Amino acid sequence: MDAAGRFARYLASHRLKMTRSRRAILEEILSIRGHFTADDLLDHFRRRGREVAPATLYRTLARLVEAGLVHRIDMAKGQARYEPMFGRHHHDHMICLRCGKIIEFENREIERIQAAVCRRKKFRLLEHTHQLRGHCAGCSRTGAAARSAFASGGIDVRSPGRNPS
Amino acid sequence: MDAAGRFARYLASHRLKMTRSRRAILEEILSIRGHFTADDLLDHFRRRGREVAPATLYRTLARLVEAGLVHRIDMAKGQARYEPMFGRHHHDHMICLRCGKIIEFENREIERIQAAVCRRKKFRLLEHTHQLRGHCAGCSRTGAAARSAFASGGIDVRSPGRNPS
DNA sequence: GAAAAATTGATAATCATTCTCAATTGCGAG
DNA sequence: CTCGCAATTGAGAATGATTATCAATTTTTC
Repeated sequence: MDAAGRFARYLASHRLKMTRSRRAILEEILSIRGHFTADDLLDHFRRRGREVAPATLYRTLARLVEAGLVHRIDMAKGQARYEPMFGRHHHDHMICLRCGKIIEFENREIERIQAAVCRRKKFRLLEHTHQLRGHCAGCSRTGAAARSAFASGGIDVRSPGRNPS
Repeated sequence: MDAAGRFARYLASHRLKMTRSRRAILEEILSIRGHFTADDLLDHFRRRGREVAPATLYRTLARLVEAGLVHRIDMAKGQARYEPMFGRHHHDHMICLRCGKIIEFENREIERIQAAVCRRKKFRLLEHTHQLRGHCAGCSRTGAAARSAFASGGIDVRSPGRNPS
């Protein structure tokens, strides 16, 4: 069954309605190739004139996640990323701390060991996050660049020597 | 070298000073057995009369993390958790979605495969997060309890049938 | 088509964390 | 010990992504 059909089924089984906004959001996501943020979508709609209120978008994203059609990637700080999961199997992510690029990886062996660990501790696994953060091939080659889109913006920790006081 | 010594060394090498607040915070953390939040510490100090400003605590935690003496666990939502890392080796976490308990696990095999995956993609790994979320042994036994300390508090998604309109 | 139920959007609220900046403290040099 | 500069602190404001409110609107049902 296609994505729209699955969403419709999910909605019906929860006594929810297929509205214009929900349809538009799903369609927009279907047309996206990679990862996106809530803000990305908001911008898309704003530019196309067909504005969708933030509250509505967030609500719909939550339902899509619950329906298993979209996956949310919680970043350590800043906005969450989302990615369509239509007909894809589970995978985890490497995140470049310089350019923000997200690289997917999947490894059955890790998943298997992970399940075994849970069994051993009698832990009922419902979901997991496995994020590898560092520098992607391109960014570790160049010295220091492409920092703009993903500045760390840590706490007020000015390095000594350039204190303006 | 002990924790205080290591912190002193870290501070010195960064032209930072060992102040009363920093000493107090480190000591307090040393006396804690498990995981804690910034708020836990703030409360401790408030109760003991020796108040420390939130900004100062957050700044010091950041330095302790940078010094490798403390580890921060970024939760999907809500406050971050911290844990002392004095003389401990790396481990990851299972988080109970019902009672909030954090169970540690470590698995060299997973780490090894993880490193191999990075090598294959030419990704320079700097840090990682591997969180398994689900129900701990105790919570999966009982039907539904201990939900108070860790309520999910999701978005405005009222189940149909109890809409007050 | 009317009533019932769910949805939307504008707006305010959350809330952990970070920023600002003036007042204070730590510490090496003299 | 005392200066003086750089680092630190604290009070309070700011941030910013997300969530809550609630009246107005749309969908579905009868």
